[in-house]
Amino acid sequence: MSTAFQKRVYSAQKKVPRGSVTTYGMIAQYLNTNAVRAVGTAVSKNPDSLNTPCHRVVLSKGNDGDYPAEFTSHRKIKLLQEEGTEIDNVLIIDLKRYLYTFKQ
DNA sequence: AGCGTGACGAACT
DNA sequence: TAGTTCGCCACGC
Repeated sequence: MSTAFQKRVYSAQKKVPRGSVTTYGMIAQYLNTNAVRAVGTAVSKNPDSLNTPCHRVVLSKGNDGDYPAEFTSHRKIKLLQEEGTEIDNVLIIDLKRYLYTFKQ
């Protein structure tokens, strides 16, 4: 089982609607913390890849981040494209256009 | 209990 | 413009 912090991160991810993406920074902001690293750590340890749409979490620059090659990073990109997110190979065309901001 | 690591981010050189 | 450094916090050893 995961820790309370992890659950918060997963909860944030689940709020991201299909066709939109969020960044580690946004999640950190939602959790009211400056530790985006802790968020990244939490996401990386997600127990449910299906329940936690980690493919909708990208870097602040809009690229896919250090997604393990085992999962074939381009697959993540393709998945996002199917959800309606316009991506240029590894770069999101207009991050602001698809970025989801959490309600505070 | 303390130290190092990490799917990041922003600032600096 | 690109590469490097520091800071942030949670987690494993």
